Amino acid sequence: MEDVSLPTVMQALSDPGRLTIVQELLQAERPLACNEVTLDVSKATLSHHFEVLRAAGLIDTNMEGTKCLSSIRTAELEAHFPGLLTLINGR
Amino acid sequence: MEDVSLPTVMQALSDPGRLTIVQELLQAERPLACNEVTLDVSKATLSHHFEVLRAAGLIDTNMEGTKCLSSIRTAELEAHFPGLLTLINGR
DNA sequence: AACATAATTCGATCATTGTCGAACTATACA
DNA sequence: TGTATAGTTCGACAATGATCGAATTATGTT
Repeated sequence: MEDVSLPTVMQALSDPGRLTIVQELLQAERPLACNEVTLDVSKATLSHHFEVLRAAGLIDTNMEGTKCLSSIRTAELEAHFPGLLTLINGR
Repeated sequence: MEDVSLPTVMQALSDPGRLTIVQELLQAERPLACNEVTLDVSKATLSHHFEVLRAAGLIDTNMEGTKCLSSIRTAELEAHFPGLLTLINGR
C-alpha cells in the first residue's frame, strides 16, 4: 500500500464505473461479489475494473467459493490518503 | 463548476505533472504563471495541462500582460468536493 | 518598427486504456 | 459425472490522452 501513489489512486477513480463500484462497496457495509454491483458491462470488463481498484490499493478481495468478495480498505485509505473517503462519499 | 463531475476531477489529477502543478499552486499562496511551475515539459504540453485543470474546475486563470496567472479555486472546491484539498495536500 | 516574452493552437505520433467475445479455471451442486 | 455459477486470461480493437515541434497570437520593451 505504501508503494501506491496518489496519481495512481486518482487514475483508478477517474473511471465513472469504477467510482460507482467503490461507492456501492462503501454503502454496502459488507463485502460484495463482482456481480452484485450495478454496472452494465461485460464480465471481462468488470473483472478488469476490480483488478485496477485492487492494484490501486482501494479494495481487498478474498475468494469465497466461486464468488470473490471485495471491500474497501477503509482504515488504510484514511491513514495514507486522508480526505479520500470523504471525497468519494461526497460529504 | 456544478457541471464538473468527480471522475473528471480525478482524471485531471491522475497525471503526476498536473498534480504537481496543483500542489505548487496551493503552496504558493499566490497566482503563478505557467512557466513558474517546475515541470520539465514543452510549452505546448504545459499549456495543455493548464487547460485540463481549468476544464476540471480546479484552477482559475486571468491574463496579466503576457503572463497568465493561475490559482486554485479553493473555496469552490471545498464546497463541491469536500476532502479534495485535504487529499491533495496530503493531510 | 523591431524584437523579445508568454502562452495558445495545430497536426502528428505514440502509449495507455476501456471495452468486448471467447476460451479457460475453479468451485458448487444435481 | 455432468452442469451451472463466478471470475480470470487472452488477444483485439477503438478511443483517449500525453507529448512534441512549428506556426501563431498577443503583449511588452527598446
